[in-house]
Amino acid sequence: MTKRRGLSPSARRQEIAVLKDRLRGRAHKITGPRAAILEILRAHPHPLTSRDIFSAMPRGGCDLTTVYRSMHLLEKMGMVQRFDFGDGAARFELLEEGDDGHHHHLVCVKCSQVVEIEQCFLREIERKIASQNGFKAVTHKLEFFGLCPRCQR
Amino acid sequence: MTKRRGLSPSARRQEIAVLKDRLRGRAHKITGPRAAILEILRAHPHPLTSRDIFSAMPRGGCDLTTVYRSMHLLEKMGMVQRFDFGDGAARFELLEEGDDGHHHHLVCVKCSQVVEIEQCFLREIERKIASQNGFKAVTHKLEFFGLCPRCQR
DNA sequence: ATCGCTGCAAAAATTTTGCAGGTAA
DNA sequence: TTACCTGCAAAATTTTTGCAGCGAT
Repeated sequence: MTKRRGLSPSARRQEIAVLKDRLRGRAHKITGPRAAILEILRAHPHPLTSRDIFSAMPRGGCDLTTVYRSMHLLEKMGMVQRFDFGDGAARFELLEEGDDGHHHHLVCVKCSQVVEIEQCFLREIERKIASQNGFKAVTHKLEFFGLCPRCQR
Repeated sequence: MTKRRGLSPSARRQEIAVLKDRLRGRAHKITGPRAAILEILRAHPHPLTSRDIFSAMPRGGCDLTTVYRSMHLLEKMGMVQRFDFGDGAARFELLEEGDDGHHHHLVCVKCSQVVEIEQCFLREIERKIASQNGFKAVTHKLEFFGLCPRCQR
């Protein structure tokens, strides 16, 4: 049950510094675009598309290509988790250190509001399915969709 | 637990006729491309992309555009179910009459072999998540991924 | 100074749309 | 006949790639 909101500006600045260290520590460089992407992900606790991030860029911004390349890098480093809501665009969330990123979402099909579902209900079932079919290293992707309270009328 | 394989040629011919009737009965026309698409879906009990279907077309074939348009139609009529494995392409399976199409898959991440998982484990959890968050009409998408027996070495 | 990183342009891949002509019922 | 369908071409989207030059350390 990790906190994802409500950090004070100073705590937030600190966390961004930690993120930058994670990058720096692996022979990668802290650049303007990457710092901006981390800030944006930090400020939005819900999954963002590359285009969302691109649009949220401060003046100056960066090329959309750079966002795509940065997301690949951050994903490979385990700093963001990729999600897929079934429309054509990948979405990303920042990962706390030590978080494996496995969680799910409840998405309003009308307004796209997203609720984070922290628990996972399928670890046991996953094991059963793996052994029943002789598969190894089984994971799953699960997302819930429905009508949020405000969109119900 | 619907059967999806092993029909005799005559039973299969019969079933295709039923499918055609379902189309005809709603002011839609049975055309060469649509008949071919139904045949192909019938012959492959696993999710196919529009391109898969296009490639499986007999000589003469049809335009890829027509496949896309046909899949939209068949989906709207409830005759196929759309699935999404998270690569960029939608996949489709033929639906038996009365089947709501809700089931899941176990996909080998290496060879893409697909095992159909007929049961759904989340009806109860779905209800709980809906009520806990004030959502209505909650559904979910779930797919499993892993290494199949043959790809494990 | 050295790699890595970025912007720009172009390409790849999937899917959608417009239009003129063809076809099932 | 008359809608409905289809092929072809073009466009829309998301994502990837090549290349030349810039930049963080």
